[in-house]
Amino acid sequence: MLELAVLGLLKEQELHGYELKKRLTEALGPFSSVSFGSLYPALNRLEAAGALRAVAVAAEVEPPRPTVPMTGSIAGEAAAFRARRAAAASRRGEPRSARTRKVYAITDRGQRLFEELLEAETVGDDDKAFNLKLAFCRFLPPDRRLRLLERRRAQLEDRLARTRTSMRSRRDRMDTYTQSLIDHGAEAAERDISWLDRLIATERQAKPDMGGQK
Amino acid sequence: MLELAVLGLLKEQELHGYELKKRLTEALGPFSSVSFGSLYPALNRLEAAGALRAVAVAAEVEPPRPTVPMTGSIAGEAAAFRARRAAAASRRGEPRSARTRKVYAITDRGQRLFEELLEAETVGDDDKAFNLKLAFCRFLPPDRRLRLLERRRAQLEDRLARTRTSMRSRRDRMDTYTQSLIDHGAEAAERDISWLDRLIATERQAKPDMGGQK
DNA sequence: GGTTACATGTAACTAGTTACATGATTAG
DNA sequence: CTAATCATGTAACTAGTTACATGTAACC
Repeated sequence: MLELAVLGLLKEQELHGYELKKRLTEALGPFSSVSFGSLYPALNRLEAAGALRAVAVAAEVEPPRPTVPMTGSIAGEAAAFRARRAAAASRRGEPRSARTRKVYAITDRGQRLFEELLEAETVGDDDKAFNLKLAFCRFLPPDRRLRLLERRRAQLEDRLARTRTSMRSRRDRMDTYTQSLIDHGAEAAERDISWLDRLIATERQAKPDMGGQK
Repeated sequence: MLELAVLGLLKEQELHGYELKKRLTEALGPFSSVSFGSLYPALNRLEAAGALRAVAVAAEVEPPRPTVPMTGSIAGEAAAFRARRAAAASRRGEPRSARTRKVYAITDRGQRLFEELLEAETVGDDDKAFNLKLAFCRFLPPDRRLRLLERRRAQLEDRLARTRTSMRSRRDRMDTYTQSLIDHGAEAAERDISWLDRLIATERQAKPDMGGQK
């Protein structure tokens, strides 16, 4: 799941590990933050698998003006950094200082892996996994996005059905706390489902060519 | 977390591993079921730690107590013996039922461990952990149970506050899917909190001696 | 006599965690 | 000069998973 998040963030912008961690922490909430101990190995794995490439290891120390002057929509952060460093260096009259940071970019292979991961069956926690997928589903073509939503809906529906079944046969054997827990869980699942229904409806409306026949 | 669930179930009844797995699966829902591959090692760990003891290894057939009670602490030899005996009995068409199963009971040490685990800071997934704790909180004295509920409430409140803060500063930079996800998550958290408030109120009402003064 | 359910376990893997080690850069 | 922050990484651990290995008992 971490790899999906990394690829998703790098789709929008080249970043180095430390920065990536900050983004992940703010994106996934301060809860469930990733640690460096898992992030760096993940980056190395992805690089080894050809999904990422290290686009620069140290800052490219100034002067050889790039022929293409990065008017870019990307590069904001990198540019800011370079500017800051340049300013500082210039203040001190220093020549430079090669930083030890490794900026990663996603490759074509990484793009494919990203889509695979978005549509892959979940290994661990389904709920967390779905949230993460939804946060990046804007990169998916509309029909696949719809499939993602519908698969999640079916999953919740299934869970709810099982819960209700086991409730019928065992309600009396449960203590009040467990009963309340399960009731509350069922309610939450119902709300999740109708939330998904709204998302699905919006999706179909935005792309109505898909619906209709057969 | 698995250990908490095992101890909780064994508080009510002595059980062997296979049965324990069935109970766990039905208790925690068919979702998030445990596998034998984690259950048996967990039982062995708990036994080694003195939290459980194997109360019987085969069904209590066999009245003729062996005068020499198999010197061995080595269970392997005993098991082999039992297996041989069972095989022989089965061959003779005896009414047997000498199974090779290991029935566990919780010890005093296990009781203490159980309470510790119920009140311990969570390591992994907070939400799942709380659900599990709530399912067993009937074994806790009222004041500690109340503390469990209030700690959870504070946690959710904190999460909600952070979410709102980051929403204010970044809402515009999020795509619609992420916005919807976060809004929905915040709503769910609010509902969780008011559900907890109801539980807390019930708790105080049932035991009002605690409330009131200092 | 063969399939299914009961029963216990091990090995290799997964996907993370915390704690540690190391060093460069920035700010007071 | 020193502390904080930036930056990358490794080692050992956690808490599970799947797949495999092994064997018994029940049923038809």
